[in-house]
Amino acid sequence: MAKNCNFIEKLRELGLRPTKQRVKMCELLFNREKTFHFTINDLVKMISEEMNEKISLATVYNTVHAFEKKGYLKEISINSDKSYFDTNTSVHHHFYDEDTNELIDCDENDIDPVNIKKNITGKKINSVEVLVKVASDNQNQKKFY
Amino acid sequence: MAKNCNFIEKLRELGLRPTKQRVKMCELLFNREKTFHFTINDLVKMISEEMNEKISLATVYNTVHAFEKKGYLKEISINSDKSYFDTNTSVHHHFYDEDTNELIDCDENDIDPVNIKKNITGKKINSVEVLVKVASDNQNQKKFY
DNA sequence: AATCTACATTATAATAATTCTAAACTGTTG
DNA sequence: CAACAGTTTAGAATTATTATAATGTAGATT
Repeated sequence: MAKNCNFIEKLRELGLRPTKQRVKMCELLFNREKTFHFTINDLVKMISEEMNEKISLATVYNTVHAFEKKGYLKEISINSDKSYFDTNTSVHHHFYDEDTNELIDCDENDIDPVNIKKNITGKKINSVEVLVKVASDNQNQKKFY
Repeated sequence: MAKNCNFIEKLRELGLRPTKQRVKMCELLFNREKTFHFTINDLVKMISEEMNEKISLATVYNTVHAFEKKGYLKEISINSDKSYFDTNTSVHHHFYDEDTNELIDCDENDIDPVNIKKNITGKKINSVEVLVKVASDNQNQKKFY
């Protein structure tokens, strides 16, 4: 596992000053084997409960967005009431359990590559995300007319 | 095109009282050939500008959610700052232009069917959505470690 | 047609997520 | 260590959405 000084170096490389708060957040976010999904709220809670630290909400937002902008976090669109972030920035897809609000990573074997046959002139594809929503029961969809 | 009385009948069938507001909103939403993407804000603006009507914001929310619950509107998750709705409730995917915030429908020919090979025990798949984000320039994604 | 009642609408307040602000603080450079 | 630019911070502001409680109305009952 990476040590703090590695995070300090890494942050410098990115042009981000290695402040106490940023290093702490790196430890929390990037010192793990497995991918990690979280909301800002989750993160604030973890910082205070698991790390016994107090980082201002604004700083948590700033830092998460800084990491996102640098490409080390990815925002996942699930529903509109919260932002989920993911430490796994590689192309991969998700299951979302609508009963429990749990987000589950798909690995390569779960979903075949998505084949996009349309081209939009002057535009590059930035991301392709598949979101599979699952739940215990489902409702069917109808057309109004 | 459907006439008002058809909407009145339709609403009754659904167990929704055909109030002035609901009929107006049906006209706006379902009296069209092509699929229609909107936010609540768009809708409120259209109601006041195009229809010269004033419907309370709360009613617009209530009605949109009522139509969604009945399966005649579909919510699309793009980013977390707004909810987009779609009059096309069939299974289809979207391009999202990050420069203009425009949402573009994919038709069947644009994206091959997504093949999901994973099964979550006790859960049914409610929806499979592909969102292709496009923009003029893109940033590449890297792993922190 | 007048009345009743449950459902709808409305303005407004409340809540929740996020962003802004301006003052205090802190890495970094010289 | 002095100075400056970038950061953090608490709290205010903003935005999207939901709740509330009073008023209005569609549709059934008289």
